Amino acid sequence: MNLDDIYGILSNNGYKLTKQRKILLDIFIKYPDLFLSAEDIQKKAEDKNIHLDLSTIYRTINIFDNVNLICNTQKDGSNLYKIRTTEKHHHHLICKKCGKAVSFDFCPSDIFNRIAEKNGFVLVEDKIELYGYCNKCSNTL
Amino acid sequence: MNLDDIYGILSNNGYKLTKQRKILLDIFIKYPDLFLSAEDIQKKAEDKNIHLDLSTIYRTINIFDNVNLICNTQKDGSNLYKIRTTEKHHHHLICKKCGKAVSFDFCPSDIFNRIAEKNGFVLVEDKIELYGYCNKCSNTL
DNA sequence: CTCTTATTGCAAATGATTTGCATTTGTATT
DNA sequence: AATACAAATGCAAATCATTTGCAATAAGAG
Repeated sequence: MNLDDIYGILSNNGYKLTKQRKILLDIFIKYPDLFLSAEDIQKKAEDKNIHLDLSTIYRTINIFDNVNLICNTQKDGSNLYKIRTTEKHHHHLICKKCGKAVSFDFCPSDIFNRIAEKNGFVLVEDKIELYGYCNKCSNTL
Repeated sequence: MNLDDIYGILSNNGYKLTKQRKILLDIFIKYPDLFLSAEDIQKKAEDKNIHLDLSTIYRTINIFDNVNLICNTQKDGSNLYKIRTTEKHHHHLICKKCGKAVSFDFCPSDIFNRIAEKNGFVLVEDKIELYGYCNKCSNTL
């Protein structure tokens, strides 16, 4: 999936292709395996000498989320986002230091369903998150 | 593990047994399978005609967490807590509506370790969260 | 029972995120 | 290419969860 495909998705969903949305997309695409906060994104835009208001960033993230373009996680009570690099159901292994994320598709759904069923639950969503230190960060601790 | 055991743990760690800490404990123990927010706890205290300041609640939760008495999860950007009912490594199945939690000890740690290793990560923590609707809530949707 | 120190409540601060509104900008349509 | 209109932006202010400073209070050691 490339930039034009994504532009198409946004257009088809009635969202305008504004300068700021394109910048956010560029940043997300440039760091496909890094979870970024709204502020991280703002800083990366500043690096290109472009100022984006945080409210714009949050609104844009919201839209990207609506069309299922991004994944998110939380860290210390704030949200982090990355572009979704696969359509498939997957989970993440995340570096506690730098935010580097690796997607993996292992998911024992059948077991999860059995656990839910056994307890009278209707299962709606499953989340696996593995945290640790990536190669680079475990050498720099 | 009963109330006196817990009092012992707190004392042994140098924490005083204050009225407010006892109340929080009572509430946590009364709802061992419900994830509660700070405000939920405050309301449950009000129900007993006891006013607890939110700052006290957060500070107390923090202490309980220090001595590993509670589990937590997040919902809509706020934290929820419940008393830890087992010493063993475990995960939760959580009702999206009422917050009811069921603990389960299934955890494919060996597979998680293999995934981490394969990607050059040192694994530090694993989290599985299953979300759905409990018996009661799926009938009341 | 007294003393010391930890703990509390209150008010104010903080940090992340959201919202209202006037202005600007995409884009569909002349 | 010009116009028109709704959608999107930036800014400031609001909101929500949580934290902090501080003076008053209470736990518990001696």
